[in-house]
Amino acid sequence: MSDPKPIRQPSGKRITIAEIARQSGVSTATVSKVLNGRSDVSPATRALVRDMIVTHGYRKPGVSGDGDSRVIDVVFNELDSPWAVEIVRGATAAAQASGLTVALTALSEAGERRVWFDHITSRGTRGIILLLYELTAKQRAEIVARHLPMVVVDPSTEPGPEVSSVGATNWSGGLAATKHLIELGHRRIGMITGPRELLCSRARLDGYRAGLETAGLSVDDELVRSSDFRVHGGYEQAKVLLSLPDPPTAIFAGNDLSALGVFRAAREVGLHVPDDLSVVGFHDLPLSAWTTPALTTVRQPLLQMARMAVRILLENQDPDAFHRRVELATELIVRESTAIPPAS
Amino acid sequence: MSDPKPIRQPSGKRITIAEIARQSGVSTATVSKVLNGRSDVSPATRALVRDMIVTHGYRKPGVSGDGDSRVIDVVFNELDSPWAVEIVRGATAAAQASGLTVALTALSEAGERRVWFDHITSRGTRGIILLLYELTAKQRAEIVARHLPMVVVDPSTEPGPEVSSVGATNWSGGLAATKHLIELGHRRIGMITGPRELLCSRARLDGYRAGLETAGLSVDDELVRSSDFRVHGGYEQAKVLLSLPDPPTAIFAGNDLSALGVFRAAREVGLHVPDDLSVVGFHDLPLSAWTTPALTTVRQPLLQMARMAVRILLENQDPDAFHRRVELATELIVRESTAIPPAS
DNA sequence: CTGAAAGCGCTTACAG
DNA sequence: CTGAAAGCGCTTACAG
Repeated sequence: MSDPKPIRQPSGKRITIAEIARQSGVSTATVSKVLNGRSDVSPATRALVRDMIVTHGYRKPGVSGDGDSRVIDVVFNELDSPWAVEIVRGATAAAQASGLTVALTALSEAGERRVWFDHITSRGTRGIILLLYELTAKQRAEIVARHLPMVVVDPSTEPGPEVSSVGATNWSGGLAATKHLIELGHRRIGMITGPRELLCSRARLDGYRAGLETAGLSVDDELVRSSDFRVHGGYEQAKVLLSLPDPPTAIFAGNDLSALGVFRAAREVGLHVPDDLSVVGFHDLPLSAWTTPALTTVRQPLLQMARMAVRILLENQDPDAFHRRVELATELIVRESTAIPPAS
Repeated sequence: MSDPKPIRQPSGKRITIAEIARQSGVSTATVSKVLNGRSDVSPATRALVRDMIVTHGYRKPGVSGDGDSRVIDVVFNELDSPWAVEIVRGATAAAQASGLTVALTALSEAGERRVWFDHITSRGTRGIILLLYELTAKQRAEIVARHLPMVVVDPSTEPGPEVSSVGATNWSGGLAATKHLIELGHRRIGMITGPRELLCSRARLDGYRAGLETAGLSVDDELVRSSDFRVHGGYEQAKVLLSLPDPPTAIFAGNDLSALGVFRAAREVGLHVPDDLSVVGFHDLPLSAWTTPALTTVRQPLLQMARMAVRILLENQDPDAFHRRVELATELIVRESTAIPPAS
């Protein structure tokens, strides 16, 4: 067993099983068995060898590495939100423009993550675009070891310096939405946030708070409800807000989907949007221009975010590339769901 | 030089360069040179050997062929319709359950088709799921030559016997929607179809006609408008229908998206849905339960259709497998957008 | 469970 | 331009 070699083979020569064997202190036969998943290897030896293989990024000859893969992996939690769909659309278009294909993986459970990891190990990938998703420290390490470029879109937590990311100016968006409502004359403005642990939820909420405070209005915690970015969640929380003794005259929904839920809640309570209740969303999904009434919302440039993510990915192919943090601008789109508050 | 071997190696053993060399009457060294594009081979020899290589489908060891590819190709026109999104969702889930990844390709132009074809040739694919899409005869032939399993979802034209397909009972769905409206008391029922050239559009239209005729109502061509399955198209055609001297009291929209357009048109004309105008859609997209009012629609089991497509694909791996045609049942979902016609 | 040794498929430096 | 021969990287049947 000698010193571990640097991870990248300096000469560009591929590492061989002979070299792996030498460094692991076993025979080439044993390494070969581990590689082919034979059962006649002791767990300890297997673990040791597998570790060496991963560390060195060993690949069988002929198996093309990540560098010449024509596939970009887009990984998300669930494709059930139009938000994810927009990112996938944008990534597909951008990838195709560069002669690449997007491979889709939905990772709702931890078990699926392992499978996916084995997967990209066996078929190779040019890089990974992660939507919101969190990886374990170990998986992160494995990605770094493999020199896989990775970009996180709308990171759910503050990403480490080793990760590139693309987001949107959520705070400014929240501020703009709130300012708009205040300028219309609203004083009691409710907010339905997304999951509290998500960075974008908190940024939008803080933008909302900043908007109120700038206008000299106090933040009433009773008016801030936390939800899950889904229609039904928005509906439920809106019901709570609207049944308050002193209900809000406007609701800023954390995303367009929850805004739809607010519409429904308003309808059930007999309130008319926007005459009795103003509603602002966040995202500007394709459908939001077509709701009844058309939704006033903060546009998040999802397609451009996806395009940017692909671009950063392809520019980060060099393992020594510096990583990048980008936030694209949001923009308030005023449509029909906001108006001056009802004369009380 | 002996008889050419069958294209598929009968024993499952891969063909070696030694075998290619034997059949070409050259040495293995020469075959290797051809494979690696070395220049020191005479053009005649090169042509002969290359021919042999192609005929036998030779691949270097380690390079995985289509058969062991872990990727399923899903090909569509544009991912801009929620319909396509649902199919992609379903296919992704089903593929993952079988340890496969879905690769996405949007093919709006003929040029992109060529690129995609080169693509799947170089990286291999387990099979192709085509949404609506038409291929040229040449591309079809290439797919057959490569023994690539292919399934068409919602075929746009009557597919040939060599193609497997998954659809839905569009005709029955159209009939059910129309019957529902007639039973509510409607007599003037408009229809906004999708593109006329699409099989599913025509089937839904014919179901509508059958519904009217069964009830002893005549089909008024003035009430049938053709559109593009998009919100804006539905909006435009609804405007036309509603400004007729004798406007319909109900509109059957060819899909949920156009139904949304009808909602908007109704609102602009000052009609209330469902009191003044009943609206039925087709698809039952996730959002359709959340429109205001909630949409009465014909559910097309998109997720199941996708799952079925993946299943057929994997079962058709054997090139001699018989091809399958499946139509899954549709179901009328009554919600809030339909009611008895207004008392004229 | 391990590895020495035989062997397989491919590549390449070199002689002709 | 061709191929015999050496050699490389990997796998596997088998002895221990």
